[in-house]
Amino acid sequence: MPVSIKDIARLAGVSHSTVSRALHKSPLIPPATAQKIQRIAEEQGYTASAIARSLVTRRTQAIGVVVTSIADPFNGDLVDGIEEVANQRGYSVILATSQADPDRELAVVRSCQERRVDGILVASSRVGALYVPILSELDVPIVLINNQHGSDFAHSIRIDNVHGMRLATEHLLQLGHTEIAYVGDRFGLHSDEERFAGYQDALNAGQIPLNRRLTIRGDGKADGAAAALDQLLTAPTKPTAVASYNDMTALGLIHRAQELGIAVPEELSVTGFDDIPFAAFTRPPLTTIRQPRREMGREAMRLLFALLDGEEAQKTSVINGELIVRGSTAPLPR
Amino acid sequence: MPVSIKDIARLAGVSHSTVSRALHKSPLIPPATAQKIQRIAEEQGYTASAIARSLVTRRTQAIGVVVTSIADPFNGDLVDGIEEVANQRGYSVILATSQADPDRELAVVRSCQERRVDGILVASSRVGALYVPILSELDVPIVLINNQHGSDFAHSIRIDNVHGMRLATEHLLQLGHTEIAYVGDRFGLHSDEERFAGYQDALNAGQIPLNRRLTIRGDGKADGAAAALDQLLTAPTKPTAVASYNDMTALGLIHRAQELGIAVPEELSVTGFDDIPFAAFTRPPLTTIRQPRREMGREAMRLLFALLDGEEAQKTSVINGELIVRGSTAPLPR
DNA sequence: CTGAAAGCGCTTACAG
DNA sequence: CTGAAAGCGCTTACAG
Repeated sequence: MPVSIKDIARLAGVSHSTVSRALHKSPLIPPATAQKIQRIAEEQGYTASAIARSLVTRRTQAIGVVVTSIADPFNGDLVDGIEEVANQRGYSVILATSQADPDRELAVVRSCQERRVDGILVASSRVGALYVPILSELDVPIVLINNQHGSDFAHSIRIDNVHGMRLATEHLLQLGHTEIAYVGDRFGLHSDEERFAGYQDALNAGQIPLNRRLTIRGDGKADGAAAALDQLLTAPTKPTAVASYNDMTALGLIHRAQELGIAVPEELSVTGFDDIPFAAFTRPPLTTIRQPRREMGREAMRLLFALLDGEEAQKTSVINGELIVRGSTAPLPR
Repeated sequence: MPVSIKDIARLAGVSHSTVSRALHKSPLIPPATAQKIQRIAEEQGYTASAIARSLVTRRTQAIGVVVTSIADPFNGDLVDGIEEVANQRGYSVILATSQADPDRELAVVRSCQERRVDGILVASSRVGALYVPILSELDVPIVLINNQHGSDFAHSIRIDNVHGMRLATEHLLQLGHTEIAYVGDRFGLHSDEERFAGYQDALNAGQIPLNRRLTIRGDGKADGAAAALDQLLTAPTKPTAVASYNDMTALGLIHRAQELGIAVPEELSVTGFDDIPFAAFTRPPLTTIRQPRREMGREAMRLLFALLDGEEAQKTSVINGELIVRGSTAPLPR
C-alpha cells in the first residue's frame, strides 16, 4: 500500500536504481535530478521501508532490550539511559519483558533474534546457569546488566553489590550501632548473596560477630519487609538498625515500624539500596545506596556499540554505588 | 551469517519451498519429511528471519509505542499493560520516547513508519493542533492515549479529567472545606485545563465562589509545588485544603507544608491525581484519583488490534478515575 | 551519470 | 507431495 521506490521511478521517468541513489544523496546523481526525485517522493508521502533495506544491508539498526518489568522504576531509568545513547546513533529499541521468568527470558531473546536486532541488552537476567551457554552462543552480541547468575558472562555491566552494602553497613557502624539486622530478598538471588556478603564484611571489619537471629529474608517488597520486621522483633536482642536488601524493603520496614509505634530513626535506623525516585520523599527520607541506573543504561549501550563496531571491549565493568545519607538513620542513643 | 532456509534445503536434499512449508507445519508435507527438516533446522540453530517474512507478508507483528519518557512511572505501567496484550498476540513493542517534544514526537512516529510497524500508540501526545492532520493521514492505524491536544483525534483513549478532579474536589467539600485551592501544571496543558474545569464544577455545585487567589500554577513536579504553596500562603484567606493537578504536586505541597510546620491533614488537606505507586507509602498516605494506567494500556492496545482486524471501533473511549481516600485529607476542624 | 541485473531470505500461487 | 518461479522493496556492483 505505501508508495515504493518503483512508483516514484515511474513518476519521475527514471529507473528505481536512480531513485534509490537520489534519495540517499549519492554524489553520482546531479543535483537537478536529485531534487526532482526528492520532490516527487515528498509529494507522494514516501517513507523508505526499513524492512527492505535491512534485508540487503543486514543491519536493522535496532537493539533488543529485555527487562523483568517495565513498570519497575528501576528499569524505567535504565531503559531511558539505553534509549538515549541508542537514539544518538539512530538505533531503535525493541522492548520485551521477561517477567523474571527464565523461560520467557529465553523466548524473548529468541524473538529478538528473529527480528534480527543488531544487539541485545538483558537486565537482571535470571536464566539459570544451565542456560547461560545458550545466551553465549547467540550470533548477535549481547550484554547483561546486573545479571543474577554469578557466572562471568560474556559481556556485562553490574553494580558492585558487596561494596554498596558494605558502605551502608559501615555507615550504621559509624553511627554507633552494633545490633544491626540484615533483611534480604528471597533465597537464591545472586545480588542478595552479594549484598549479604558486603554486610558481613563490614561487620567483620568492625569486629562485630554475626548474629544469625538478625539475618532474615524478605521478598524485595514492602509486604515481605513488614513480616520480616515482626519476626525480627521476636529475637532476644532487638536490633537498633537494619540494612535492607533494597529500598522497597526499607520502606516496608519503616512503614511497619511506624505502625508499631517504633520511631525511625530515633529507635530504629534503616538503610535501603537502589535510591528509587521516591526515596527522597518518604518520611523520613531514606538513607540508601544509589545505583546510577541511567548511567548504567548508557554504559551498557556504549559497550554494546563498541562490540558492534568490532572494538576490543572489556568483558565486565563494575560500577560503584554511592551512599546517600538522609533521614532514616541516626546515631545510636546512649 | 545466520543459517537460512537454503542452507537447510541443501542439507536436507529438498527445495527451500519444502523447508519453508515444513517449518510452518504445512499439512502438505508428510510428517516424516517435516520431522527430518525440523531436526536439521534445530541442529543448525536456525532462526527464521522476521525481516524477510515481513517483506512478503506485509506484516511486522510489531507496534510502535511512543511515550514522553519511559522513566516516568506513569508510562511504565501504561507500557506494561500494552506489552501484556501485545504479547498475547505475538506482537513486539518498539519503544520510542518523545521527550515531550512535538518535533521529536513526529520524528519517532516517522521512524516507526519506516520500520513498517502494524500500528502506533502515542501516550500524552503533544504535537500541536497544526500537526494533528499529519498524524491522521498516516496509513498505519494510530491510537492516542491521554493526548494533550483537545482535538477529537481519530482514535484515542483518555482519562476523564473533569470527572476525576470533580471527585477530588467534592471529597474536600464533603469534609467541610470551603477555602479550597487548586495547584495546576504549567499553562497550556490540556489536561490541566480539564482538571481545573472539574474543580470549578464541584465548587459551583457546592455554591462556593471561585477565589482566583487560590488558583495557582505549579509545574507538575515537587519543586514547583513547594513554590506554589509559599505563594498560596500570602493570600488574604488561607486555604484549608488544596486539590492538586497530580500526585507529584501533592507530594511537593505536603513536603513543603511539613517544612513550614503545617500539619497535614490536620491543618491542610491535600489531594493528588494519578495514584502513582508511591502514593500509598508517603506520610501521610495520599488521597488521590486513581488512573487505571495498566488497564488503559491494555484498552488502547485492544483498540488498536480491533483497528488492525478491520473492526468498527469506537473513536474515543473515556475512562473514569476513582477516588482513593487515604490519609492526606481530613474534616475541617471547627 | 544511468539502467539492468542480482540478490537479501522468505512465502505462496502455479504446475506437475 | 514437491519444485521452479515470481515477488516483497530495497541496495549496489557491473556495464555502458
